[in-house]
Amino acid sequence: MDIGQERRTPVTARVKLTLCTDDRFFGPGVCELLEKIRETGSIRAAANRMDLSYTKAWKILNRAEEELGTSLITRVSGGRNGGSSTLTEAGGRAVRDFREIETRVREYASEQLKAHYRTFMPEEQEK
Amino acid sequence: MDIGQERRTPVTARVKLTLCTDDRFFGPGVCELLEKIRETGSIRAAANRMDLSYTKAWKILNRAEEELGTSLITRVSGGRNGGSSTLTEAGGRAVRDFREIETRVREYASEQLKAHYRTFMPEEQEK
DNA sequence: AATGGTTATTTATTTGAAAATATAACGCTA
DNA sequence: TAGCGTTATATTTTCAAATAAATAACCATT
Repeated sequence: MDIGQERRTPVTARVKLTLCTDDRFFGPGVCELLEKIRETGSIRAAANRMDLSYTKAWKILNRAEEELGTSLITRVSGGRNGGSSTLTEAGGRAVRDFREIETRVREYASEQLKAHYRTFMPEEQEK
Repeated sequence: MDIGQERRTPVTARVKLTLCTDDRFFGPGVCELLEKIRETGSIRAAANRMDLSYTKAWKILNRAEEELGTSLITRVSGGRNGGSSTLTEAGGRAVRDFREIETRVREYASEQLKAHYRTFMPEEQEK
């Protein structure tokens, strides 16, 4: 079991932030989807970039909009290129604010972990 | 899709904290297992209380000890009651510190969410 | 009106993680 | 030494979640 060995990599804090009503609905998944939709202009292309099936992406987006009670993307089907999707103002704001909260919480978690270095990084030096 | 409806429940921030080396290894699962082992004195009983198979619990514990490079529980097999497991000093400290970090990070996340109420709680009043 | 690539939706198939099962060792007790 | 309930570990089975596949509607362009 290799107890008492030197560790390969330092211990870090990972934070998965999710916003919830009854159940969780807005997390890293929706957020990344929205970001990729902003880049590509399409749900399908966004799903492909994330190695995600279109169906799954579609469900995630529907659920988030339903729970948040706001339209996050504007969907158009048909037309020259078959259709497209673009972020609404609320969608763009959700992405920006979620990432901001996430970043701050992660930084805070990292600080907290350092304050307990003795427990989780026993072999490392106090700075 | 019910866009623009009143929401049933308020939006809250959920934080899943996990400590990682290369991969995650110490999260809510191990922590709860350790707490239940402390209460029951047995891996099997702890797993049962969590509706978890013994095998799964055993793997989680092994992995955490391996990654952390420390023994978290003392295991005894055989004997009057078949055997038992108890937390080591490091195991107890890990539980205490993990919960403390987790609580603080959650409180902080909750504050951050409030600061962005307009995006994620559009129909609610500013306090 | 036929084409092409999207959105929308249902249904069938796959897959991967957890559970269940099985087996053995351990060591106190009767 | 037989029994009991634990730890330890490998193997098989189950099941939910994700993917794949199938179908249709949409509509600018040709």
